[in-house]
Amino acid sequence: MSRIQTPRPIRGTQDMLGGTPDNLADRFAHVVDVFERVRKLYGFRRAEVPVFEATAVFARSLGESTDVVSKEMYTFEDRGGDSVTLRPEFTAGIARAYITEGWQQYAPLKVATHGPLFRYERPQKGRYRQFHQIDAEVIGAGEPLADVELLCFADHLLRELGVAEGVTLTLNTLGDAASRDAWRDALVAHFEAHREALSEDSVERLARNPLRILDSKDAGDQAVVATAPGIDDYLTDEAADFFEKVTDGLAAAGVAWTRNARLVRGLDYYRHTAFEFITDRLGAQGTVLGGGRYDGLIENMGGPATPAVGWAAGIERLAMLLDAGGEHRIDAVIALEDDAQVARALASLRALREAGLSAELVASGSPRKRFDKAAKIPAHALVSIGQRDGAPHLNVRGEGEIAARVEAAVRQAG
RNA sequence: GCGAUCGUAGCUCAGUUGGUUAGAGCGCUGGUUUGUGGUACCAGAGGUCGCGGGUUCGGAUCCCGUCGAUCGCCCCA
Repeated sequence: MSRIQTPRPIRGTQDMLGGTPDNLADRFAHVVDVFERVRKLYGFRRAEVPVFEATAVFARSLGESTDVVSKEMYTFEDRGGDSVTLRPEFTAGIARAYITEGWQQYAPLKVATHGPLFRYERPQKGRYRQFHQIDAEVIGAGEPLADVELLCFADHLLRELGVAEGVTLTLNTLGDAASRDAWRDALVAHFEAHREALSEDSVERLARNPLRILDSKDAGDQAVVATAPGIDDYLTDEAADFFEKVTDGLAAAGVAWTRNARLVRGLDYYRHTAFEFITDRLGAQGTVLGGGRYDGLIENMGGPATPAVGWAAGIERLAMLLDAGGEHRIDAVIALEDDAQVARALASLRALREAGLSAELVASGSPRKRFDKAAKIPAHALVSIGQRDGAPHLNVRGEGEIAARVEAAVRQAG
């Protein structure tokens, strides 16, 4: 006899259940609830975009980063032979919709969304193959005040979630195209000069993606990075002015930040502001929320030159920073101690729920044990419904206003 | 793709230098109290010790392989 093999869950996916000790499903939902509430305070519209797109949507947006495109995306061929990809990020899809759905008429457009994303990576703490993000973008606004607005939103959200303690906003500017190119050239020259001091990985990075050397974890690399030129010396007057307006705006809005002059973005369409809210509470995954200005992206995708800035945050990572929270008490639990009274129990349940009181029924297993079983369910009131000498017998235990309401509803139901 | 650690009941874990029918707590099912009662007592169900091979008289325990999980490296849109 062959055993039926239960299919295993796909690597890097997770199942979450509410009401468990870790309470992850409830924490996850809480993050989304708070995000939805705060997003409305800032006037961001809700957007929905597809979970999968033509592969070109993401390939275009990630163009220079060939490794990511070829190895890190979930790409399939559909029955028509078209290449489709499960979205690895929100921005590309939103940018595509901005171009193809006529959203340009709403510019400057503030949009927010959330949902699942997919990246083919090796899972570790805070990294999954199916993960979830909340996301906010301002499209068609080139002024620094848009960056400030977006950062205020992010800061406000983290405070509302209660995770702002131990999370710091790190901020940098990549300047405009001229600044960025000049800085990059200077960095490459610096690293070339210290090539022999770099790790093997970083020598590789030097050829492929030199900016990434800046956040190498290798101790030897960090020594070289410490003496590397900073962006500030290469900023054009315009770029410096833009950054100053952002930082002034944050100061005026009361948002705290620290400068990280080595914070970079790999892709060339990123300009000016780059930021990450980081923590040391998530192991190797320090970034809780990250984003920046991507003035070049929409043009890259065949649209009109359109400035834009946005951020995204991992829902799982935020949920992990939340306390598990206390146990959730329902209002009433009913122990049906004699099946002859099942009708009365059902009527009581209905009456409770109609009155807006949460209620559960324990009516299975040995009748003698139902009271004990019901008593283990956290509730404000414990109702027992039984039978004595052929007559229904009712008892309500519990204290406080809710218990009184429960008792009234249950007695009225009988 | 690479590395480290770990896989024993539904869950959390014991299982001593290899030695009879593999254990506990919680959870689950049933029973005991003829009781207005939550924490008691008794019993039961539930295990291919991740999987495959090897060494041995004998493997949950030692060796090899494999799969899976966790954490880290790489990557990070």
